[in-house]
Amino acid sequence: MSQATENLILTLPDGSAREVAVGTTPLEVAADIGPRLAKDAVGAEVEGKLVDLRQPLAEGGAFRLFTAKDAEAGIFIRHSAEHVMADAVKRLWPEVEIDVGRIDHSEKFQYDFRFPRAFTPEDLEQIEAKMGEILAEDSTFERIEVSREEAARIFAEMGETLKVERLKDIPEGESITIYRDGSFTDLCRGPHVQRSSQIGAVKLLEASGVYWKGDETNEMLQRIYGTAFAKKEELASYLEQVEQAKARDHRRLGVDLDLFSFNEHAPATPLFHPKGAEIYNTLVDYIRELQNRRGFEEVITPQILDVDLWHLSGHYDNYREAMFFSEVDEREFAVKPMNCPTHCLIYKTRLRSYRDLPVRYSDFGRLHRYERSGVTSGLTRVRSFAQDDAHVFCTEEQIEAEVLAMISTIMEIYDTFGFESIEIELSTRPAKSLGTAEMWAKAEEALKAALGNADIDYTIHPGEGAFYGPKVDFQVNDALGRQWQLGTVQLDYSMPERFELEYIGADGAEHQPVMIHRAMLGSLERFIGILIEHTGGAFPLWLAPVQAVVLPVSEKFLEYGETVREQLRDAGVRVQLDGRNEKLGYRIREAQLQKVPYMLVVGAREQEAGQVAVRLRTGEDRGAQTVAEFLPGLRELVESRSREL
RNA sequence: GCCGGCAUAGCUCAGAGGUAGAGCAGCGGUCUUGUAAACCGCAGGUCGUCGGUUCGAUUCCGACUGCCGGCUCCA
Repeated sequence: MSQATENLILTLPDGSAREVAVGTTPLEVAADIGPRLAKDAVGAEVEGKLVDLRQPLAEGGAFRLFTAKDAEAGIFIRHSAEHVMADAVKRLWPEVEIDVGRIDHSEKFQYDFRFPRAFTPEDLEQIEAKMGEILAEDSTFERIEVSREEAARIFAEMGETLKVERLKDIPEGESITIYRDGSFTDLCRGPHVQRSSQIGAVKLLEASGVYWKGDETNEMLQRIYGTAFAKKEELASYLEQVEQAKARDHRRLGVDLDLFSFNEHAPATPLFHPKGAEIYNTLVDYIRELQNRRGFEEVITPQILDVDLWHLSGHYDNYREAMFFSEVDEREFAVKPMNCPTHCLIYKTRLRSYRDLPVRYSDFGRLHRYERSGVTSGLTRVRSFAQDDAHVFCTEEQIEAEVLAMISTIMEIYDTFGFESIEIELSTRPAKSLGTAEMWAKAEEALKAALGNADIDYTIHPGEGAFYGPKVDFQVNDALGRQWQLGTVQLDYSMPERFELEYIGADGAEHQPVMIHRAMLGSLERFIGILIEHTGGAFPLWLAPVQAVVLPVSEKFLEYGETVREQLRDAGVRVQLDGRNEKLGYRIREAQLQKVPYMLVVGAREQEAGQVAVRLRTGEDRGAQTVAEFLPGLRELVESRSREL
């Protein structure tokens, strides 16, 4: 009981150390440094954790104070703006009940309300205006620690029944704080700014209905999203950034680059135009080449199979609501949502020896899954797609080597596309699953052993596995910093059992093989969508649907342009000739917008010397060279699947 | 599936209760073009679909379809 005498050491960014008593607040530290800092501070950080200026410090360590100039201030500002918004809503509609705000304030804030109708865009304007009034009041954010009972009483008195419910979710023993600013009181762990005037610019973004606690069976609340910054200019630049991101949107680029389209007659299923199909097929060629070198054999399997098969595989029971069905000759068929059952059928066509294993089947077959209407989006979530799918049938002893080989291939592929910082996740048995506990334990252990022995870092996602087995998923970050799940390696003891798959072991007895499901790019559609946004449509040369365009300076050089095109075409280059009656600048601009890697200008000088003037889409001018000089470099880049030009 | 928004020419968008306009693209001409948009002209639309209100609807109302932003879901 000597808390009053205990001291903490705080290390400031300049390296200096300060000794303060336990229970000192960051604000007091700021005041000690200088009155100006105390006034301007919006928040603090201890050992990398953001803390409220009024929160008594319990531990020392690396210590920082933030003012509006620091990027971190945004977290405090948006979290505080969130309360101001809730205050505004309550002032406008006193009967509204509040639920909770957002956890991640790195970009946005949000608040959920129990409100009898949806908020309209006009409501948002009104709320934003009211927020302006509240900000003008420049009220102070007050932090109060209360007991659980006190908190329950306060919110019950305020009629905030959702809040009282939420209070029950706070683990016993955790301290409970409430924040007050203006006329608003909320259960909140903070941290917040000191005064509302530190919130310089606010914008409400959109409203939407959300399920309470994210559960579809719960009532729907109304959520409002917004963002806030210390300065108006920061808000403007954020909105500008959002606007610019739209230019990279694969749905936008898909139209601009003439890659694919969608049609009302086939919702959520893309129609690939020639250029999109070129990319698609080039990707398939790449994967095919890579995996065939590693012992995979490609198979082609039916699109539509008797529903009996899907009963046998377990898909019907687990996945029926996401399948397409068709009745013909009074017989029920299902369109395949996965390839694995058909691969089991091939496996079973003859007696397998342990000497045959592993059997590795790959399949680029088209799959159909009925995705609920509200969830589809561009190429990233479609109802018809193909995967770079494969299934390996092997013995238990072979699992580790197979999984490791898959992982190394997957990493090689991601490297080709320039995806970095790949995160690996191990997902374990979900609630809805096939097979016994022992099967699952064995499968999960096998994957852990493979990952562990290869010294691969991974995180465990409990209950996120496939219904037939645990899996290792690969998350990549694209150029825009977004995370996507691409590859997956899934262990399956269940399907072999259901299909009664066997092999004859060295002991002459029958054994059951293990099945490994594998995808690397995942859905090709989705991968193309991600790649479009990752590259902004400027595909690496080997994938570019048009690799070079020949541009005669005028009609007079059209004929020479044609001979150049023929030379390149014969060499296997995807080349076009733009001999339209337009100025060179016009056609350059167009090729540039189409992100064609090479523009080959031919005029009098080039014709004379049998050359082409090489311009890159980067704007670089390579000068004049003969086709014979130009080709080898291009070929080398294509063959090595380089990202360079 | 749930909440909200949107739907006008190939694309981007304007418009009003009296059956529609611009820019770009397209087509025709002039120009014969040298590294990110030459000039002139022409054509192009059942205003997503169906129903209702109205003398009259593309405009107002409703349903449906599709798309967009969220929620949930994604074996």
